[in-house]
Amino acid sequence: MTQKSVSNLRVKILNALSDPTRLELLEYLSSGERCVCEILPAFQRSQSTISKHLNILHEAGILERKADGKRTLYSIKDPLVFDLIGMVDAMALRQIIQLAEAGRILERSLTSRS
Amino acid sequence: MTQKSVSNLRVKILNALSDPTRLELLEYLSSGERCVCEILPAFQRSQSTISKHLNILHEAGILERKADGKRTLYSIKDPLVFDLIGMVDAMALRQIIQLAEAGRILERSLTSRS
DNA sequence: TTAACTTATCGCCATATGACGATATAAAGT
DNA sequence: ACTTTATATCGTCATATGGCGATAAGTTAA
Repeated sequence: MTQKSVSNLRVKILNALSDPTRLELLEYLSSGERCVCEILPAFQRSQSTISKHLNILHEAGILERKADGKRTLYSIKDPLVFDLIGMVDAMALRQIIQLAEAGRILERSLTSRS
Repeated sequence: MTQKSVSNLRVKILNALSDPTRLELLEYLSSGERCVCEILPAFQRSQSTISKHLNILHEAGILERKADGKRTLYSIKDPLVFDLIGMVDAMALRQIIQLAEAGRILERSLTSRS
């Protein structure tokens, strides 16, 4: 039962992270707890869109939500998420470096041929 | 230029990982290089569907593709992907444990009340 | 209570995605 | 050459997703 829950949650977490706007939201919240009214002006999206994205991140257990009077405060729940993103970036960087090297090798073989 | 590429690739990688079938494919390939004809019988999906999923993982730079006669061999390109998934599972587990604890606390307060 | 403010939710639209069967393509075997 | 085998790609469909504006719901201020 637990392994199924984990694998469901796993997909939910990865899904929540697979959107550029939501990744930007996490980056924005890395500096600490913020209310939606602070977040809004930092993004070129409608209030309803941002609210939906925040909710998806909350449902995935990535964000903490706290009511504070008429506003809602969002914050990072588990900082591990940044290690995770860092790891993805490491994979991405490796690929880019690898591509760049392949390009240099190709270029070298072309110039030597002429 | 590089940071934009990284952030695009980042989303692409996370997107590729945010599907249960593709996660199962990675798990299946963790034991080593396999051709599609070996993979197919292990999954309850059509050949075209599996082929498409494998292609998505390959495009995200997660899988290596190698032609071998009339077959195509797929393998894990960067084992870091398993550390990544492990980290997601760690996050998922924490949440489940946290939920279980909250449940116990709630239950305790209910029984003491009666 | 009314008004102003903050956030969530609803309804809608356009596009993306996963699934399939059918068809192409390409290599090996006969 | 023809057939079989292996894989990719195409066309199609149903559903999911991201976006928005409009509206609801809750909180504080007047």
